[in-house]
Amino acid sequence: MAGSGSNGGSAGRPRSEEAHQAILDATVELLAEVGFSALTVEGVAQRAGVGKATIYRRWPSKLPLVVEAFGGLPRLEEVDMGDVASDLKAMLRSYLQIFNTTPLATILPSLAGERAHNDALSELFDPVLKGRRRPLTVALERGVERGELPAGLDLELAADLVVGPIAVKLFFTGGKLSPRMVGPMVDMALAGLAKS
Amino acid sequence: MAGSGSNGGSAGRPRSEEAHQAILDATVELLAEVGFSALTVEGVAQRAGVGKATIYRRWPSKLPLVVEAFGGLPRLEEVDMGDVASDLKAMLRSYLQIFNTTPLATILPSLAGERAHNDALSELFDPVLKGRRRPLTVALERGVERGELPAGLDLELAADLVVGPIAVKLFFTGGKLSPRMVGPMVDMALAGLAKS
DNA sequence: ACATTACGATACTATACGTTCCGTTATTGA
DNA sequence: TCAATAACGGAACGTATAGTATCGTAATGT
Repeated sequence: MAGSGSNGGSAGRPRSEEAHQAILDATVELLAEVGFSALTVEGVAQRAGVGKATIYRRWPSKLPLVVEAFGGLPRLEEVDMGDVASDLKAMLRSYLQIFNTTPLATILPSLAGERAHNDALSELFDPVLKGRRRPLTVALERGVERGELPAGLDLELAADLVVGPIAVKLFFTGGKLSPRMVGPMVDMALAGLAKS
Repeated sequence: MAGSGSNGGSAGRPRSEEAHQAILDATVELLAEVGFSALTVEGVAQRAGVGKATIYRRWPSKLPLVVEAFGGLPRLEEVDMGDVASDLKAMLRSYLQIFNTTPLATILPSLAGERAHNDALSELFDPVLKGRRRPLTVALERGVERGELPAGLDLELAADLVVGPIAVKLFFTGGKLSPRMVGPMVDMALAGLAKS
């Protein structure tokens, strides 16, 4: 039932890797249930079946704890199938799959909402969020290289346009994020609304 | 220094309309500064220069107070200039203007983030948020009638696509929401990313 | 004038946070 | 095998702040 990490040679009971993971799992669960600001170390300890001291021994406060817990959630995976439309669809489809099988769909709005008025969180998360967008702009850039997309394309704006509908549904209409919506979504972003 | 409302004929000191507005203003300010969950009635009372009892006399809890305060913020205004592109651009430009001159840009993410794990708030706000989208779908529908947009267009998805980039910037990249970005944004949504 | 109601301020009570301490347990090294 | 060491879960501590109740004062209508 105990941990198995090597203490680097020093004596004493080693830190339990089980407890570590249980704490991170409990943090993710509670983030989804009550959100960032209502999350307390005491609640995490109870959920994880762990003493509060065990948490404070590893993280000085809830902010870095939340950051590490969030970092354990899955992210967008790069795909290269030969054309932009297929790449974007495949990437977003598997991403929406993640939304339906992990608490990410609840945690993301909570942290994004907190970011707006919590500078410390903002500074920690902005780079993380920026990194999570990368696979998207990479796919678009590849589309430009292939000649599928125009040369002068604003990649940032294009990325925002592609995932925009997901963000709107996620934050506002709060509706079902089915992978089936990806097809029409990407097609519309690529072709535009206007009559051709 | 006193209020001026008519008490409906009943005797006694009338409720101060000044205090009422000061409370709503303070609520908006604090929503922007600390967010929904960290907002306290005590904090609102202090900011408004008002006793706590004065607040509890009017609102049973902070939720309806927040709802009413949010309801006082400006919304999207309908515009009809003759073509979809102009309508959308004018509407979104003035909306972004609002984002830069009111705390809306901070409050919206905070409430949207809370909505994800606060069912009571969700039930109250989902209709409000849906109503705020209306002018957008109306403008798009008019575009279909005019023949500028295809007949079978999915209006909801189209609306999500148009405002998507704003939502993404608002929640994630948190960057400058200049009215100047509206032109390229709407053009890209209408024409699509792909080479024509 | 007098009754009535709202006002700002403050005292009160209960809850719940973060922190620290404690006896126990697991591991290392002699 | 047995001390030394460090992490463990649980519990106790002090503090802060929520919401409520109460106070004397101010502003109305009769």
